[in-house]
Amino acid sequence: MFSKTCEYSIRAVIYIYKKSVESECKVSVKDIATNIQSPEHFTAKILQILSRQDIISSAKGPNGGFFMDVHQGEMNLLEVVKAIDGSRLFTGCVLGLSKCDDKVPCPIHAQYKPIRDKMNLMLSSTTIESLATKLDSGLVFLSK
Amino acid sequence: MFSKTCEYSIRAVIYIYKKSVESECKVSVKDIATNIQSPEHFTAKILQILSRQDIISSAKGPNGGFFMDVHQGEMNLLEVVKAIDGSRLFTGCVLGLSKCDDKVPCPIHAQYKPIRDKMNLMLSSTTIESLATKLDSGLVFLSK
DNA sequence: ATAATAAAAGACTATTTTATCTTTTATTAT
DNA sequence: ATAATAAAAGATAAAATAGTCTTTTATTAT
Repeated sequence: MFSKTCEYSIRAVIYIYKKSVESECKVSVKDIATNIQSPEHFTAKILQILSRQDIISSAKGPNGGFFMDVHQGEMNLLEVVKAIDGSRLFTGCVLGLSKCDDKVPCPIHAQYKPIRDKMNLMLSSTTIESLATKLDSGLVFLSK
Repeated sequence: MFSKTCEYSIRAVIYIYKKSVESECKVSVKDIATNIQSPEHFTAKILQILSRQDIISSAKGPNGGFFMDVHQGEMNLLEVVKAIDGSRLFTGCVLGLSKCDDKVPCPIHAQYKPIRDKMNLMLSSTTIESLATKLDSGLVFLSK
């Protein structure tokens, strides 16, 4: 479904936002990697990409690290997914055909489209903030 | 979503079944690759896997090639997907967590599960035969 | 000013997936 | 029997993805 990079991205963003609201201090790569259970150096690379795209913010030096503001928390999951994996999942053909739409559909286009639309709707209506809140409540988890 | 191998597999199976019912003769790798627009040699490898798993049948020698019987046509898409990509898509966590279920869910488990279930239902209720019939009707396509 | 800190950037390695090419085996028509 | 045919099998190669390690740059507290 999503690439590993995208999976780590979503987990990281949720974690960073949760930490950003519950404490003033920023989070280091090490802290993030430990808590979302991802390879540290690879995570560092991913955080750079997210930072460049303003999905998260970063600060160098002592007391530096990654953080997010309220506006960034209002972002939805679709934006994160598109920033990392692109929109192929939502626009491309499930069977990989170069041409496939309502006019010239692949054999499973009709059945697949409503599912793809539901996925799109789910991702676009789910904010990072809402997920971080659920994480805070202790009803959902990012590791184990 | 699906691997390239899986995309080619589904396209191939639909094409082979369509040809198997509309003519008595078997289909060669070349014929298949041309018509589903896939790399010929790679397709040959995939057909071997499908054949070993009895998703399709094959015969060597002159007049040989690939074919499917009615029983194989009654197979659903989920079986093909699972044979090639495994069931990770339907059992694993969207965020890649090693542990994620109703009891200990990841932050988007609740939202994702119904979509995954719909996907599962769609694939398991769609037979190769039904897709080949649609293809025959000229309302859906495997190339272009 | 300087040392310490932490991300950014760059180079590199490993693994998996996708794809190609060659040889072997089985089958069939002549 | 033999030649032709077509899949099976095996060996490589290329590309994409995932992951690691080292050096540089920016920042801040001392």
